[in-house]
Amino acid sequence: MKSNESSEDYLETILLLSQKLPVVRSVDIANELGFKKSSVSVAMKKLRESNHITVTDAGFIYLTDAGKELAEKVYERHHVFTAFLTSLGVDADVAENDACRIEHVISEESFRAFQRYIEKHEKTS
Amino acid sequence: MKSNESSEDYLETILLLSQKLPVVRSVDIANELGFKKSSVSVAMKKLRESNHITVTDAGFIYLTDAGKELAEKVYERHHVFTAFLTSLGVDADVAENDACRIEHVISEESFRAFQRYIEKHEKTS
DNA sequence: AACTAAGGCTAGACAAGACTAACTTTTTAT
DNA sequence: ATAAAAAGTTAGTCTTGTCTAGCCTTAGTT
Repeated sequence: MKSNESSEDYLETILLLSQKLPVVRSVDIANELGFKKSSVSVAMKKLRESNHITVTDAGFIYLTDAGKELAEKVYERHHVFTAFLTSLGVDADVAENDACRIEHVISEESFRAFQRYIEKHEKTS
Repeated sequence: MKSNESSEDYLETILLLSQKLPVVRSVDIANELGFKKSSVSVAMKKLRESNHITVTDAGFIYLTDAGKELAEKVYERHHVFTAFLTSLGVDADVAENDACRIEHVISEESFRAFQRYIEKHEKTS
């Protein structure tokens, strides 16, 4: 059940790639993240064992329900923080990068509070 | 020159303790952070070697200029994020905790932008 | 003087998460 | 049909940062 930063990043990347590519393979993830394929292979093994993904015989990777839930959670945070930071004038690359770090460390409670705050301020500005 | 999350946490803690205690020793840091003294000892050795702290013969720890600069940078972020989150109604402990994570990962650029944003909104609200 | 406690140190273990190297298998191209 | 490229795996290495265990020194107490 417990997931760490690294796993969350992999899951998020799988979700992202599944929207851009017909199928997602280990090598696609390695390219996207700039990791070696051996690193991805090991990570995929862990995600398989923790039931966050399934892998077909052909090597196609799919998120399980649990994996999708986690991936979407992280993805949402990513979006919210990236959008917020760029709206403040932060460079897109920097905003992406920072969002990618913050998304893994902020608590549910703080994120929801932040989200409500943003929504309120978007409406009133 | 390069500093990581762990080092930043130690430096921040030294700064914090130097405001609460007459002198700061390894054991004080261990108590504050909940680490074993051996872990702190190893960390202090690294901080000494990277010229972020000096340690007297009596074992009193002082920040160098470089160490103080970094510690204050992190401390400022800590303050800003904690204050922001608690102002949103986030529980104090959770806010502290989240701030303590975010402070290490956000870029200078994003932090400054965020800070300006907060200041503006405090004035207008 | 001797015992104990506190503080600090080193050495060795461990986990995470990246890496390289080397191997296999499958697909593609000549 | 053969050679090369692409994809995946495994084994072993490295770094970071914690841990435990054990040792040393100093200070305080009786």
